[in-house]
Amino acid sequence: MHEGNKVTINDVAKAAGVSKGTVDRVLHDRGEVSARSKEKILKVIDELGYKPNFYASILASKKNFHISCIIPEFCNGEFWELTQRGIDQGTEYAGRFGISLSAMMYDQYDLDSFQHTCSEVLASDPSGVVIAPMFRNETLKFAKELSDRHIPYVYIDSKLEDDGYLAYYGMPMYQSGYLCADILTDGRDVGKIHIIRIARDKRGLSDPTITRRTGFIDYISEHYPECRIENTFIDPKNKEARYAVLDEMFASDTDPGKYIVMCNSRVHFVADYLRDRNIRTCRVIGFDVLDRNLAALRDGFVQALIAQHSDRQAAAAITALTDYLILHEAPAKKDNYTQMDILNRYNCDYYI
Amino acid sequence: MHEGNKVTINDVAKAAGVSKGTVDRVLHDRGEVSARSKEKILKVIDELGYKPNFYASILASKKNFHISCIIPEFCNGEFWELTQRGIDQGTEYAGRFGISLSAMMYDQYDLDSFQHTCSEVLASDPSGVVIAPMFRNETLKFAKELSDRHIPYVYIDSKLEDDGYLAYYGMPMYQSGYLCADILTDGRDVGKIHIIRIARDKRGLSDPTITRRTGFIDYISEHYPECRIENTFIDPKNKEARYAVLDEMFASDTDPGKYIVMCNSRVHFVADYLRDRNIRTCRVIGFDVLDRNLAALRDGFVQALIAQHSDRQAAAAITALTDYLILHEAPAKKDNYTQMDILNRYNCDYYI
DNA sequence: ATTTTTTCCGTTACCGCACACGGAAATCAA
DNA sequence: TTGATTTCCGTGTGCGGTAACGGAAAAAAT
Repeated sequence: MHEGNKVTINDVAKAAGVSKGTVDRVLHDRGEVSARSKEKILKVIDELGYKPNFYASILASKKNFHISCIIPEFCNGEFWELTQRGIDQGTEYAGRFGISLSAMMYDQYDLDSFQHTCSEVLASDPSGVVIAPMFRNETLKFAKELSDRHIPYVYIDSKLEDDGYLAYYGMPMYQSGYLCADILTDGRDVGKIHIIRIARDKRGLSDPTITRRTGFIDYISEHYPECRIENTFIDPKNKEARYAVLDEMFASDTDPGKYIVMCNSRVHFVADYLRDRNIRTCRVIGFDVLDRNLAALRDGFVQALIAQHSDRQAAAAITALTDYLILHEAPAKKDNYTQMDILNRYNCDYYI
Repeated sequence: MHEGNKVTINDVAKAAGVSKGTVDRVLHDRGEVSARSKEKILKVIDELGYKPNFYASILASKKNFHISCIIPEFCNGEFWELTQRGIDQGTEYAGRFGISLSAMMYDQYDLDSFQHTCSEVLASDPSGVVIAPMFRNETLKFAKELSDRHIPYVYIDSKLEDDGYLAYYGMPMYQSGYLCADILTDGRDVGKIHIIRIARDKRGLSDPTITRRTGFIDYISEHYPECRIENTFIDPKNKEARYAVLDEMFASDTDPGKYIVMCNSRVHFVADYLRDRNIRTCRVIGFDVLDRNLAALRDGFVQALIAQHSDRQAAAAITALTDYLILHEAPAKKDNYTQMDILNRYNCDYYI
């Protein structure tokens, strides 16, 4: 063990009775090797437990790998900022192996923007791609193109029903909704639940939070068949309208101890309202560690957040690609469902 | 960015009007260079922004780094098994950089064993050490020796009041107790809490769970000043005795809805008892993701576990050491408090 | 002035691998 | 049988450093 890998390509060559050039050829499947030699060499490699020294390997092959990451653009404090952080971490890791990264953003509400970004990425001929998809059909087309060009790609956040991808890192959306319901109710006597949703026009985009909501509702109907669920839609861009809708909700339902949930990352909208109206009697659960959500958690306007460490997902995606490019090793598992963290005011500080 | 570091040692040599041998001498402070040349070279290095290529560097100086990990020995399913898993992961990572690992175990109840392991490690002259300390004084002595020999070391699990260490990865013990109390009580009307403890003779060993218990008790006295806390001691080796003690506890306190907590990883002892006695009315909180704890969580005999991902801690420690040895880069933060995960039956499957 | 010692530096042989190049042997075509 | 191809393989160079070696120049000793 202390000795490390002493077996070099030369040892293999000698043992197989060929030259290192030939060994190298089979190692990289470059052909021009007789079946006999190849077999012999592979056997020897196995017997000797030869592992290429990738210092030497990288040094000698001055390849310039490049990974493109395609994610939605974002403002400060928004969900995708955390993903960006993960990309930054990943950049550092990949940089060690001489692999450069670039993040390509698209407007998640604009199909054209997405298409444009995709073709830009294709034009740059990347060695690998990380993608957080929002548009189903376009993404599938893009994925097909990547497959055809033998460019490995990794999904993060959500994935599609294509299976040419190298790996996927994301949250189990259905289960996160189920878990959310369990935390919200927590064995209490719950008669009514308010789901706050974002009023958005979905032009054919695949919203992963739908799956989450399904999980939530399933839990409730299994455990609280009598419980009523009310949907309330708020406008993310218009505070006045938002407050009006929420005011109405509070007026129509006189119970002060409401159960409120938001299935996306914007629970801070609700928290802000509660803070302004100074309402502290509700039990509110949301998702994702945005700064504004954390603030709400600390102030007690949100009781718990379910978080998915999207930074780690992005970093893991990049690591997987890096390892694949450098070591030709696919990740152990293709589908990686990252853990769902439950944050409350006492442990949230350790999640940043 | 795409180009990476194009400046080589030869460029520096040429620009400084010397040979690369001389440049190498100043790079490694090997002396035998005139003040004039040295100055010139350093200036050129700065100007050109030269960064040595560590692939080439490691390849050429066929160093054999070796990291020793010192942790308590364990049986299957015990707490330290998870740490071992982290070490395994770390081994893979370090292995990529040609660094070998070895895990050295000691009996956490036997000082001599610890000392013996330490001197064994010292004798092997490791390039770096990861240590999970249990004995204060001996560890401090050992740490001093490592410092003197300029061997970098990293604490995991808990650390001591020495500050020569490269980094620390562990759980915030006090806060974990505080958090635990919050989860146990969860806004309920709690009049009495049972803390189950392990009856052990502590021969001067530093038990980190004491700190945790303090956090727990502080929370309770802050939020439930009227609440009574009762300590019950059980024997980990003797089931009969354990059951007798617990039977007595249940007999003396007639309230079926007890609040029970264990501040170490052995909450499965309680769960097993409850399962055998078919008691499902208690609220039980424990720590750490042992298989037996998870089983208890799934079966509903434990309501929540607080986990610290000790595998990640170990892996992070090894990564930190590796990076330090290879890149001469100390980790960004010296003290790294890892997150406290709250596990319940619905999210626990994603933590394994 | 000559010899000896230091000081300082260039040269060179690797490290383990990738890949281009060229050539021998085998196969095919004529 | 001979020339043209194809198949297969060995050799050699270089990637960017490291460090041993030896020697020229400068300083010190005689």
